[in-house]
Amino acid sequence: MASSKAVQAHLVAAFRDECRRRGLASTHQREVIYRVAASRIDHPTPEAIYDLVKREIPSVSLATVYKNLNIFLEAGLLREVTMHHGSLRLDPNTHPHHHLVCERCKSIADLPGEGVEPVRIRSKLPKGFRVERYSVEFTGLCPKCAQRQ
Amino acid sequence: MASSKAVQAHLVAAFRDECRRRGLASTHQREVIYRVAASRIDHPTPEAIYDLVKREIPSVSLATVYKNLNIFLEAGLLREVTMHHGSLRLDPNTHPHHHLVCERCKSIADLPGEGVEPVRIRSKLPKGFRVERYSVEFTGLCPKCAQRQ
DNA sequence: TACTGTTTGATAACAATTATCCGCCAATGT
DNA sequence: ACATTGGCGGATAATTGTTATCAAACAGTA
Repeated sequence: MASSKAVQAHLVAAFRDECRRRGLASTHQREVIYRVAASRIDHPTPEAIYDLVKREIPSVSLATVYKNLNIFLEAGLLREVTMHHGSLRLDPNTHPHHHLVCERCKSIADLPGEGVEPVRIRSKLPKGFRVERYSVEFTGLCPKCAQRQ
Repeated sequence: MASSKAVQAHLVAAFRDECRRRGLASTHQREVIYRVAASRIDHPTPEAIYDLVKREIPSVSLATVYKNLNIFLEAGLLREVTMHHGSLRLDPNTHPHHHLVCERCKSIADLPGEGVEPVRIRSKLPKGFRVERYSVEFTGLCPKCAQRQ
């Protein structure tokens, strides 16, 4: 198993390449923000990343963190856990079902629970996690957006 | 197939019962907000619901819509599409994988892509939807929160 | 009908995110 | 190495989504 440092070194190298490829300046702030975000497995918020980056660069601005995180998202170096963090989205269907999410227009369509064969878990879950329900999120392009592509 | 009106009538009746059961006053605003939210399959935002309710009750306040939607969420009459709508959550893992989400503390843990057998779709997808990837979201209680229960 | 605890509507407050603007720095060419 | 320049960072205002506050109006009950 690769050590955490080796993994980070690899990631940072890949990051530098990606910057060059995209014509992005590789600044100290940008590198630290990326390294911090990429090394976290707890799906941090921008604020959390800001706090961590501040330990290395006390003068860093929250706006810089946001700007760079958005750049990384566009570049595909990071993903957002959900495309719907901007605003509450309501679902009147309280029965098990799944979602088709358009990554362009953010629309959400339903797939009934029976539309997907029961999901089977192979590996062990983290010790002690109690699953109450699950749903599959299919991400892609809705008919309208796929057509306009 | 039941007509939309019949479905709505049924939902509204169930809604009245639920209000009585919970000691909630059944006001006109509350009923309309519920009916509008429950009849939508497009997973609307509070703003969208507000706009729709205003057609029936022009004097309705946005705050009233929010307050009632939160009441409905607590009562389990509606669900939120994602538990992470408050703030952006970043994911450095750009490979296929799944999430274990704690509904109490909102923490997110990963399950590697191989941890789940490939998901099989039974029914037809909406004509023209182009799936690019999928991930399973397991919702429940993380070890810490399960213990504290 | 009168009473009491909710609910509503208007709006202030708050939180998350984005825009603006200016001084500065990284990348490129010389 | 040096100068040039377009992008970048920092401070902060503005915007957006949501919640808190509070007086007036209303629903549920006697």
